[in-house]
Amino acid sequence: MPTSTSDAPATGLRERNRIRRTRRVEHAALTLALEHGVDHVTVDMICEASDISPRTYFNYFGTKEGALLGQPAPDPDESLVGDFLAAHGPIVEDLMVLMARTFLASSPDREVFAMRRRLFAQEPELHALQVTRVAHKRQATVALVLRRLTERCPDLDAAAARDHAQLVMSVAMGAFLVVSLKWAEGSGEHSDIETYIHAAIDQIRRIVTP
Amino acid sequence: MPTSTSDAPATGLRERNRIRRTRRVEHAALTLALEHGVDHVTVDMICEASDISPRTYFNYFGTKEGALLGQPAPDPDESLVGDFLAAHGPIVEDLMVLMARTFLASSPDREVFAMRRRLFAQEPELHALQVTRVAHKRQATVALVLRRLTERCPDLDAAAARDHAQLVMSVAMGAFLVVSLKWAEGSGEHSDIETYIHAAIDQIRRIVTP
DNA sequence: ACGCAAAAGTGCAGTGACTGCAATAATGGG
DNA sequence: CCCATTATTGCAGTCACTGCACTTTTGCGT
Repeated sequence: MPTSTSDAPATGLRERNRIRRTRRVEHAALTLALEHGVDHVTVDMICEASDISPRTYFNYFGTKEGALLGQPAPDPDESLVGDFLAAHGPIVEDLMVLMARTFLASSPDREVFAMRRRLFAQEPELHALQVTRVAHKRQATVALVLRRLTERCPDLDAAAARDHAQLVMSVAMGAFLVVSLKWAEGSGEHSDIETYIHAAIDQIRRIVTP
Repeated sequence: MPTSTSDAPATGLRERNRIRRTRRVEHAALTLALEHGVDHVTVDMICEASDISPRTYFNYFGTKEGALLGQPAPDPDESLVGDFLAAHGPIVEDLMVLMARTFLASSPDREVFAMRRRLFAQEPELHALQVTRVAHKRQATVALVLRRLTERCPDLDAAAARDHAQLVMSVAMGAFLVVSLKWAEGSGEHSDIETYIHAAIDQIRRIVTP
Protein backbone atom coordinates (compact mmCIF):
# COMPACT_ATOMS: atom_id res chain seq x y z
CA MET A 1 0.00 0.00 0.00
CA PRO A 2 1.16 3.47 -0.71
CA THR A 3 1.23 4.57 2.89
CA SER A 4 2.83 7.87 2.47
CA THR A 5 6.44 7.94 3.53
CA SER A 6 6.34 9.80 0.28
CA ASP A 7 5.96 13.52 -0.16
CA ALA A 8 3.03 13.70 -2.53
CA PRO A 9 0.09 11.99 -0.90
CA ALA A 10 -2.47 13.64 -3.13
CA THR A 11 -1.22 12.10 -6.39
CA GLY A 12 -1.61 8.43 -7.16
CA LEU A 13 0.76 6.16 -8.99
CA ARG A 14 -1.11 6.85 -12.17
CA GLU A 15 -0.43 10.58 -12.08
CA ARG A 16 3.22 10.13 -11.18
CA ASN A 17 3.75 7.77 -14.07
CA ARG A 18 2.11 10.17 -16.43
CA ILE A 19 4.43 12.98 -15.37
CA ARG A 20 7.52 10.84 -15.52
CA ARG A 21 6.60 9.66 -18.97
CA THR A 22 5.85 13.15 -20.20
CA ARG A 23 9.28 14.29 -19.07
CA ARG A 24 10.96 11.35 -20.72
CA VAL A 25 9.23 12.00 -24.04
CA GLU A 26 9.87 15.75 -23.98
CA HIS A 27 13.50 15.13 -23.18
CA ALA A 28 13.87 12.68 -26.03
CA ALA A 29 12.09 14.97 -28.46
CA LEU A 30 14.23 17.97 -27.54
CA THR A 31 17.44 15.96 -27.74
CA LEU A 32 16.57 14.73 -31.20
CA ALA A 33 15.43 18.16 -32.40
CA LEU A 34 18.58 19.83 -31.14
CA GLU A 35 20.72 17.23 -32.83
CA HIS A 36 19.00 16.83 -36.20
CA GLY A 37 16.80 19.90 -36.53
CA VAL A 38 13.05 19.87 -36.04
CA ASP A 39 11.97 18.78 -39.47
CA HIS A 40 14.44 15.97 -39.75
CA VAL A 41 12.84 14.40 -36.70
CA THR A 42 9.79 12.18 -37.09
CA VAL A 43 7.25 11.29 -34.45
CA ASP A 44 8.26 7.68 -34.85
CA MET A 45 11.84 8.58 -33.96
CA ILE A 46 10.71 10.32 -30.81
CA CYS A 47 8.52 7.37 -29.88
CA GLU A 48 11.26 4.85 -30.40
CA ALA A 49 13.69 6.94 -28.35
CA SER A 50 11.24 7.36 -25.50
CA ASP A 51 9.69 3.89 -25.67
CA ILE A 52 6.13 4.91 -26.23
CA SER A 53 3.64 4.16 -28.99
CA PRO A 54 2.96 6.82 -31.61
CA ARG A 55 -0.71 6.67 -30.77
CA THR A 56 0.03 7.48 -27.15
CA TYR A 57 2.33 10.25 -28.22
CA PHE A 58 -0.57 11.97 -29.94
CA ASN A 59 -2.84 11.33 -26.99
CA TYR A 60 -0.33 13.20 -24.88
CA PHE A 61 0.76 16.02 -27.11
CA GLY A 62 -1.69 16.29 -29.96
CA THR A 63 0.82 17.46 -32.52
CA LYS A 64 4.37 16.64 -33.49
CA GLU A 65 5.58 19.92 -32.00
CA GLY A 66 3.65 19.32 -28.80
CA ALA A 67 6.51 17.63 -27.00
CA LEU A 68 8.89 20.37 -28.07
CA LEU A 69 6.66 23.19 -26.87
CA GLY A 70 5.57 21.47 -23.69
CA GLN A 71 2.10 21.14 -22.27
CA PRO A 72 -0.47 23.60 -23.55
CA ALA A 73 0.04 26.86 -21.70
CA PRO A 74 -1.58 26.77 -18.29
CA ASP A 75 -4.14 29.29 -17.21
CA PRO A 76 -2.49 32.22 -15.46
CA ASP A 77 -2.27 31.90 -11.72
CA GLU A 78 -4.98 33.68 -9.73
CA SER A 79 -2.50 35.85 -7.88
CA LEU A 80 -0.71 36.86 -11.05
CA VAL A 81 -4.02 37.90 -12.55
CA GLY A 82 -4.71 39.94 -9.43
CA ASP A 83 -1.32 41.62 -9.76
CA PHE A 84 -2.08 42.50 -13.34
CA LEU A 85 -5.47 43.97 -12.55
CA ALA A 86 -4.04 46.03 -9.69
CA ALA A 87 -0.77 47.10 -11.29
CA HIS A 88 -0.22 50.75 -12.08
CA GLY A 89 2.31 50.60 -14.94
CA PRO A 90 1.59 50.95 -18.65
CA ILE A 91 -0.96 48.29 -19.48
CA VAL A 92 1.16 46.64 -22.17
CA GLU A 93 4.06 46.29 -19.78
CA ASP A 94 1.91 44.81 -17.05
CA LEU A 95 0.40 42.38 -19.53
CA MET A 96 3.80 41.29 -20.75
CA VAL A 97 4.91 40.74 -17.17
CA LEU A 98 1.84 38.59 -16.64
CA MET A 99 2.67 36.57 -19.74
CA ALA A 100 6.28 36.15 -18.68
CA ARG A 101 5.47 35.04 -15.15
CA THR A 102 2.83 32.62 -16.32
CA PHE A 103 5.28 31.20 -18.80
CA LEU A 104 8.03 30.85 -16.21
CA ALA A 105 5.68 29.29 -13.70
CA SER A 106 4.94 26.41 -16.06
CA SER A 107 8.45 25.04 -16.53
CA PRO A 108 9.66 23.51 -13.33
CA ASP A 109 12.05 21.09 -14.99
CA ARG A 110 15.38 22.80 -15.30
CA GLU A 111 16.95 20.59 -17.91
CA VAL A 112 13.96 20.49 -20.25
CA PHE A 113 13.60 24.22 -19.79
CA ALA A 114 17.19 24.89 -20.81
CA MET A 115 16.96 22.63 -23.83
CA ARG A 116 13.81 24.36 -24.95
CA ARG A 117 15.54 27.71 -24.70
CA ARG A 118 18.42 26.48 -26.83
CA LEU A 119 16.03 25.04 -29.39
CA PHE A 120 14.05 28.25 -29.64
CA ALA A 121 17.23 30.21 -30.18
CA GLN A 122 18.18 28.04 -33.13
CA GLU A 123 14.71 27.53 -34.64
CA PRO A 124 12.83 30.83 -34.81
CA GLU A 125 9.82 29.31 -36.55
CA LEU A 126 9.23 27.07 -33.58
CA HIS A 127 9.43 30.03 -31.28
CA ALA A 128 6.84 31.88 -33.33
CA LEU A 129 4.65 28.80 -33.09
CA GLN A 130 4.99 28.85 -29.34
CA VAL A 131 3.91 32.47 -29.17
CA THR A 132 1.01 31.70 -31.48
CA ARG A 133 -0.06 28.91 -29.21
CA VAL A 134 0.07 31.15 -26.18
CA ALA A 135 -2.16 33.42 -28.20
CA HIS A 136 -4.69 30.64 -28.48
CA LYS A 137 -5.66 31.76 -25.02
CA ARG A 138 -6.13 35.07 -26.71
CA GLN A 139 -9.82 35.35 -26.02
CA ALA A 140 -9.36 34.87 -22.30
CA THR A 141 -6.47 37.28 -22.09
CA VAL A 142 -8.24 39.95 -24.08
CA ALA A 143 -11.12 39.63 -21.65
CA LEU A 144 -8.69 40.24 -18.83
CA VAL A 145 -7.34 43.36 -20.47
CA LEU A 146 -10.87 44.52 -21.09
CA ARG A 147 -11.72 44.05 -17.46
CA ARG A 148 -8.85 46.18 -16.24
CA LEU A 149 -9.68 48.71 -18.90
CA THR A 150 -13.31 49.14 -17.92
CA GLU A 151 -12.43 49.23 -14.23
CA ARG A 152 -10.11 52.15 -14.85
CA CYS A 153 -12.17 54.01 -17.43
CA PRO A 154 -15.84 53.16 -16.87
CA ASP A 155 -16.90 55.91 -19.26
CA LEU A 156 -15.50 54.13 -22.33
CA ASP A 157 -17.56 53.07 -25.33
CA ALA A 158 -17.91 49.28 -25.31
CA ALA A 159 -16.86 48.80 -28.93
CA ALA A 160 -13.91 51.15 -28.55
CA ALA A 161 -12.82 49.30 -25.43
CA ARG A 162 -12.90 46.00 -27.28
CA ASP A 163 -10.76 47.33 -30.11
CA HIS A 164 -8.42 48.85 -27.59
CA ALA A 165 -8.02 45.56 -25.76
CA GLN A 166 -7.33 43.73 -29.02
CA LEU A 167 -4.61 46.21 -29.83
CA VAL A 168 -3.03 45.93 -26.40
CA MET A 169 -2.97 42.17 -26.79
CA SER A 170 -1.40 42.25 -30.25
CA VAL A 171 1.26 44.76 -29.36
CA ALA A 172 2.11 42.82 -26.22
CA MET A 173 2.42 39.60 -28.19
CA GLY A 174 4.56 41.15 -30.85
CA ALA A 175 6.87 42.73 -28.34
CA PHE A 176 6.90 39.60 -26.21
CA LEU A 177 8.21 37.57 -29.11
CA VAL A 178 11.23 39.83 -29.47
CA VAL A 179 11.82 40.11 -25.75
CA SER A 180 11.60 36.40 -25.06
CA LEU A 181 13.94 35.57 -27.89
CA LYS A 182 16.46 38.12 -26.70
CA TRP A 183 16.12 36.81 -23.18
CA ALA A 184 16.57 33.24 -24.38
CA GLU A 185 19.76 34.18 -26.20
CA GLY A 186 21.06 35.96 -23.14
CA SER A 187 21.29 34.95 -19.54
CA GLY A 188 17.95 33.23 -19.14
CA GLU A 189 17.75 34.32 -15.53
CA HIS A 190 14.15 34.60 -14.43
CA SER A 191 14.59 38.06 -13.02
CA ASP A 192 16.15 39.46 -16.17
CA ILE A 193 13.12 39.08 -18.34
CA GLU A 194 11.23 41.86 -16.60
CA THR A 195 14.15 44.16 -17.16
CA TYR A 196 14.03 43.36 -20.84
CA ILE A 197 10.30 44.02 -20.87
CA HIS A 198 10.71 47.39 -19.25
CA ALA A 199 13.39 48.40 -21.73
CA ALA A 200 11.18 47.29 -24.61
CA ILE A 201 8.33 49.47 -23.40
CA ASP A 202 10.66 52.45 -23.30
CA GLN A 203 11.66 51.75 -26.85
CA ILE A 204 8.10 51.39 -28.05
CA ARG A 205 7.28 54.74 -26.57
CA ARG A 206 10.06 56.28 -28.61
CA ILE A 207 8.99 54.34 -31.68
CA VAL A 208 5.49 55.74 -31.87
CA THR A 209 6.49 59.35 -31.49
CA PRO A 210 8.41 61.18 -34.20
CA MET B 1 -5.52 32.03 -83.69
CA PRO B 2 -4.70 34.54 -81.02
CA THR B 3 -3.90 37.32 -83.45
CA SER B 4 -3.74 40.17 -81.08
CA THR B 5 -6.94 42.12 -81.05
CA SER B 6 -5.92 41.64 -77.45
CA ASP B 7 -4.47 44.25 -75.12
CA ALA B 8 -1.42 42.64 -73.61
CA PRO B 9 1.26 42.25 -76.23
CA ALA B 10 4.12 41.94 -73.75
CA THR B 11 2.90 38.73 -72.12
CA GLY B 12 2.85 35.47 -73.97
CA LEU B 13 0.06 32.96 -74.09
CA ARG B 14 1.85 30.95 -71.47
CA GLU B 15 1.79 33.73 -68.92
CA ARG B 16 -1.82 34.62 -69.59
CA ASN B 17 -2.90 31.03 -69.14
CA ARG B 18 -1.01 30.83 -65.90
CA ILE B 19 -2.77 33.89 -64.54
CA ARG B 20 -6.18 32.77 -65.68
CA ARG B 21 -5.66 29.40 -64.10
CA THR B 22 -4.41 30.87 -60.87
CA ARG B 23 -7.51 33.01 -60.61
CA ARG B 24 -9.76 30.09 -61.32
CA VAL B 25 -8.15 27.95 -58.64
CA GLU B 26 -8.13 30.73 -56.05
CA HIS B 27 -11.75 31.45 -56.75
CA ALA B 28 -12.70 27.80 -56.38
CA ALA B 29 -10.68 27.44 -53.18
CA LEU B 30 -12.21 30.53 -51.60
CA THR B 31 -15.73 29.51 -52.59
CA LEU B 32 -15.28 26.10 -51.02
CA ALA B 33 -13.64 27.48 -47.90
CA LEU B 34 -16.37 30.05 -47.38
CA GLU B 35 -19.02 27.40 -47.79
CA HIS B 36 -17.58 24.49 -45.80
CA GLY B 37 -14.92 26.06 -43.60
CA VAL B 38 -11.21 25.76 -44.30
CA ASP B 39 -10.53 22.44 -42.67
CA HIS B 40 -13.45 20.68 -44.22
CA VAL B 41 -11.98 21.44 -47.62
CA THR B 42 -9.38 19.12 -49.12
CA VAL B 43 -6.90 19.91 -51.84
CA ASP B 44 -8.55 17.26 -53.98
CA MET B 45 -11.86 19.09 -53.70
CA ILE B 46 -10.27 22.32 -54.86
CA CYS B 47 -8.57 20.55 -57.72
CA GLU B 48 -11.73 18.86 -58.89
CA ALA B 49 -13.64 22.14 -58.72
CA SER B 50 -11.01 24.02 -60.67
CA ASP B 51 -10.08 21.22 -63.08
CA ILE B 52 -6.42 20.98 -62.24
CA SER B 53 -4.28 18.11 -60.99
CA PRO B 54 -3.29 18.05 -57.32
CA ARG B 55 0.33 17.92 -58.33
CA THR B 56 -0.04 21.12 -60.30
CA TYR B 57 -1.88 22.70 -57.42
CA PHE B 58 1.16 22.22 -55.23
CA ASN B 59 3.44 23.46 -57.96
CA TYR B 60 1.42 26.66 -57.99
CA PHE B 61 0.70 27.26 -54.34
CA GLY B 62 3.01 25.07 -52.30
CA THR B 63 0.59 24.51 -49.44
CA LYS B 64 -3.08 23.83 -49.03
CA GLU B 65 -3.64 27.35 -47.75
CA GLY B 66 -1.66 28.86 -50.60
CA ALA B 67 -4.66 29.39 -52.84
CA LEU B 68 -6.58 30.97 -50.00
CA LEU B 69 -3.84 33.41 -49.09
CA GLY B 70 -2.89 34.26 -52.65
CA GLN B 71 0.52 34.48 -54.20
CA PRO B 72 3.42 34.89 -51.81
CA ALA B 73 3.61 38.56 -50.86
CA PRO B 74 5.39 40.57 -53.52
CA ASP B 75 8.43 42.68 -52.79
CA PRO B 76 7.44 46.22 -51.88
CA ASP B 77 7.44 48.64 -54.77
CA GLU B 78 10.53 50.80 -55.17
CA SER B 79 8.62 54.04 -54.81
CA LEU B 80 6.82 52.83 -51.69
CA VAL B 81 10.15 51.94 -50.15
CA GLY B 82 11.40 55.41 -51.02
CA ASP B 83 8.36 56.94 -49.34
CA PHE B 84 9.03 54.92 -46.22
CA LEU B 85 12.68 55.92 -46.02
CA ALA B 86 11.82 59.58 -46.51
CA ALA B 87 8.69 59.78 -44.36
CA HIS B 88 8.77 61.84 -41.24
CA GLY B 89 6.06 60.18 -39.11
CA PRO B 90 6.56 57.72 -36.26
CA ILE B 91 8.54 54.85 -37.73
CA VAL B 92 5.99 52.21 -36.80
CA GLU B 93 3.24 54.12 -38.53
CA ASP B 94 5.27 54.62 -41.67
CA LEU B 95 6.15 50.95 -41.71
CA MET B 96 2.54 49.94 -41.34
CA VAL B 97 1.60 52.23 -44.19
CA LEU B 98 4.26 50.57 -46.31
CA MET B 99 2.88 47.15 -45.45
CA ALA B 100 -0.66 48.23 -46.20
CA ARG B 101 0.16 49.77 -49.55
CA THR B 102 2.25 46.81 -50.60
CA PHE B 103 -0.57 44.51 -49.63
CA LEU B 104 -3.17 46.52 -51.50
CA ALA B 105 -0.98 46.76 -54.57
CA SER B 106 -0.93 42.98 -54.91
CA SER B 107 -4.65 42.27 -55.19
CA PRO B 108 -5.95 43.57 -58.46
CA ASP B 109 -8.81 41.08 -58.69
CA ARG B 110 -11.82 42.61 -57.00
CA GLU B 111 -13.89 39.50 -56.50
CA VAL B 112 -11.10 37.31 -55.13
CA PHE B 113 -10.08 40.20 -52.93
CA ALA B 114 -13.55 40.55 -51.44
CA MET B 115 -13.88 36.83 -50.84
CA ARG B 116 -10.55 36.77 -49.10
CA ARG B 117 -11.67 39.57 -46.84
CA ARG B 118 -14.81 37.70 -45.91
CA LEU B 119 -12.87 34.52 -45.27
CA PHE B 120 -10.36 36.27 -43.03
CA ALA B 121 -13.20 37.80 -41.04
CA GLN B 122 -14.67 34.41 -40.33
CA GLU B 123 -11.45 32.41 -39.88
CA PRO B 124 -9.02 34.29 -37.63
CA GLU B 125 -6.44 31.53 -37.68
CA LEU B 126 -6.07 31.91 -41.40
CA HIS B 127 -5.60 35.61 -41.03
CA ALA B 128 -2.87 35.07 -38.47
CA LEU B 129 -1.24 32.70 -40.93
CA GLN B 130 -1.35 35.40 -43.58
CA VAL B 131 0.37 37.87 -41.31
CA THR B 132 2.95 35.23 -40.42
CA ARG B 133 3.63 34.68 -44.08
CA VAL B 134 4.07 38.35 -44.70
CA ALA B 135 6.56 38.17 -41.88
CA HIS B 136 8.52 35.65 -43.86
CA LYS B 137 9.83 38.70 -45.62
CA ARG B 138 10.79 39.73 -42.14
CA GLN B 139 14.50 39.77 -42.73
CA ALA B 140 14.21 42.10 -45.70
CA THR B 141 11.81 44.43 -43.94
CA VAL B 142 13.89 44.59 -40.80
CA ALA B 143 16.83 45.55 -42.97
CA LEU B 144 14.74 48.37 -44.38
CA VAL B 145 13.86 49.62 -40.93
CA LEU B 146 17.48 49.38 -39.94
CA ARG B 147 18.49 51.44 -42.94
CA ARG B 148 16.12 54.26 -42.09
CA LEU B 149 17.20 54.04 -38.48
CA THR B 150 20.91 54.39 -39.16
CA GLU B 151 20.31 57.17 -41.65
CA ARG B 152 18.51 59.17 -39.01
CA CYS B 153 20.67 58.29 -36.02
CA PRO B 154 24.17 57.46 -37.28
CA ASP B 155 25.50 57.51 -33.73
CA LEU B 156 23.64 54.39 -32.67
CA ASP B 157 25.25 51.19 -31.44
CA ALA B 158 24.91 48.51 -34.13
CA ALA B 159 23.57 45.83 -31.82
CA ALA B 160 21.12 48.24 -30.22
CA ALA B 161 19.93 49.33 -33.64
CA ARG B 162 19.31 45.72 -34.64
CA ASP B 163 17.25 45.04 -31.53
CA HIS B 164 15.39 48.27 -32.09
CA ALA B 165 14.55 47.34 -35.66
CA GLN B 166 13.31 43.90 -34.57
CA LEU B 167 11.02 45.52 -32.07
CA VAL B 168 9.66 48.02 -34.59
CA MET B 169 8.93 45.14 -36.94
CA SER B 170 7.17 43.06 -34.29
CA VAL B 171 5.05 45.87 -32.99
CA ALA B 172 4.10 46.88 -36.51
CA MET B 173 3.09 43.31 -37.34
CA GLY B 174 1.07 42.92 -34.18
CA ALA B 175 -0.76 46.17 -34.70
CA PHE B 176 -1.19 45.47 -38.40
CA LEU B 177 -3.03 42.26 -37.63
CA VAL B 178 -5.62 44.12 -35.59
CA VAL B 179 -5.90 47.00 -38.00
CA SER B 180 -6.27 44.86 -41.09
CA LEU B 181 -8.92 42.72 -39.45
CA LYS B 182 -10.88 45.77 -38.34
CA TRP B 183 -10.54 47.24 -41.80
CA ALA B 184 -11.69 43.98 -43.38
CA GLU B 185 -14.76 43.92 -41.17
CA GLY B 186 -15.55 47.51 -42.02
CA SER B 187 -15.70 49.34 -45.32
CA GLY B 188 -12.70 47.82 -47.04
CA GLU B 189 -12.06 51.07 -48.86
CA HIS B 190 -8.41 51.41 -49.72
CA SER B 191 -8.14 54.89 -48.31
CA ASP B 192 -9.63 53.97 -44.97
CA ILE B 193 -6.84 51.68 -43.91
CA GLU B 194 -4.39 54.51 -43.36
CA THR B 195 -6.90 56.22 -41.12
CA TYR B 196 -7.15 53.07 -39.06
CA ILE B 197 -3.38 52.88 -38.87
CA HIS B 198 -3.09 56.42 -37.64
CA ALA B 199 -5.71 55.83 -34.98
CA ALA B 200 -3.91 52.67 -33.87
CA ILE B 201 -0.66 54.54 -33.42
CA ASP B 202 -2.42 57.08 -31.24
CA GLN B 203 -3.78 54.28 -29.12
CA ILE B 204 -0.42 52.58 -28.79
CA ARG B 205 1.07 55.81 -27.55
CA ARG B 206 -1.54 55.92 -24.82
CA ILE B 207 -1.05 52.23 -24.07
CA VAL B 208 2.63 52.46 -23.22
CA THR B 209 2.29 55.42 -20.92
CA PRO B 210 0.53 55.09 -17.58
C1' DA C 1 3.66 25.58 -91.85
C1' DC C 2 6.78 22.36 -89.30
C1' DG C 3 9.55 20.38 -86.04
C1' DC C 4 12.22 20.69 -81.92
C1' DA C 5 13.85 22.05 -77.39
C1' DA C 6 12.34 24.12 -73.19
C1' DA C 7 8.76 24.61 -69.95
C1' DA C 8 4.69 23.27 -67.81
C1' DG C 9 1.23 19.79 -66.45
C1' DT C 10 0.33 15.27 -64.73
C1' DG C 11 0.37 10.35 -62.69
C1' DC C 12 2.26 7.52 -59.41
C1' DA C 13 4.32 5.86 -55.56
C1' DG C 14 5.84 6.95 -51.18
C1' DT C 15 6.46 9.48 -46.54
C1' DG C 16 4.80 11.43 -42.56
C1' DA C 17 1.28 13.70 -39.56
C1' DC C 18 -2.82 12.73 -37.53
C1' DT C 19 -7.63 10.34 -36.24
C1' DG C 20 -11.27 6.91 -34.96
C1' DC C 21 -12.12 2.54 -33.37
C1' DA C 22 -11.76 -1.54 -31.04
C1' DA C 23 -8.87 -4.59 -28.35
C1' DT C 24 -5.81 -4.93 -24.43
C1' DA C 25 -3.42 -3.79 -20.22
C1' DA C 26 -2.74 -1.26 -15.91
C1' DT C 27 -4.85 0.77 -11.77
C1' DG C 28 -7.40 1.82 -7.77
C1' DG C 29 -11.53 1.18 -5.00
C1' DG C 30 -14.61 -1.83 -2.71
C1' DC D 1 -9.07 -10.33 -4.97
C1' DC D 2 -12.33 -8.92 -8.46
C1' DC D 3 -14.31 -5.46 -11.22
C1' DA D 4 -15.23 -0.96 -13.21
C1' DT D 5 -12.55 2.82 -14.84
C1' DT D 6 -9.00 4.64 -17.36
C1' DA D 7 -4.72 4.47 -20.12
C1' DT D 8 -2.05 2.38 -23.77
C1' DT D 9 -1.71 0.35 -27.98
C1' DG D 10 -2.33 -1.59 -32.88
C1' DC D 11 -4.51 -0.99 -37.09
C1' DA D 12 -6.52 0.92 -40.88
C1' DG D 13 -7.44 4.93 -43.14
C1' DT D 14 -7.27 10.10 -44.62
C1' DC D 15 -4.85 13.94 -46.06
C1' DA D 16 -0.91 17.09 -47.00
C1' DC D 17 3.02 17.10 -49.46
C1' DT D 18 7.35 15.48 -52.38
C1' DG D 19 10.45 13.38 -55.93
C1' DC D 20 10.63 11.30 -60.24
C1' DA D 21 9.52 10.07 -64.66
C1' DC D 22 6.42 10.77 -68.45
C1' DT D 23 3.34 13.42 -71.59
C1' DT D 24 1.61 17.64 -73.38
C1' DT D 25 1.96 22.51 -74.54
C1' DT D 26 4.24 26.44 -76.05
C1' DG D 27 7.56 29.46 -78.24
C1' DC D 28 10.69 29.86 -81.80
C1' DG D 29 13.81 29.25 -85.61
C1' DT D 30 13.72 27.56 -90.13
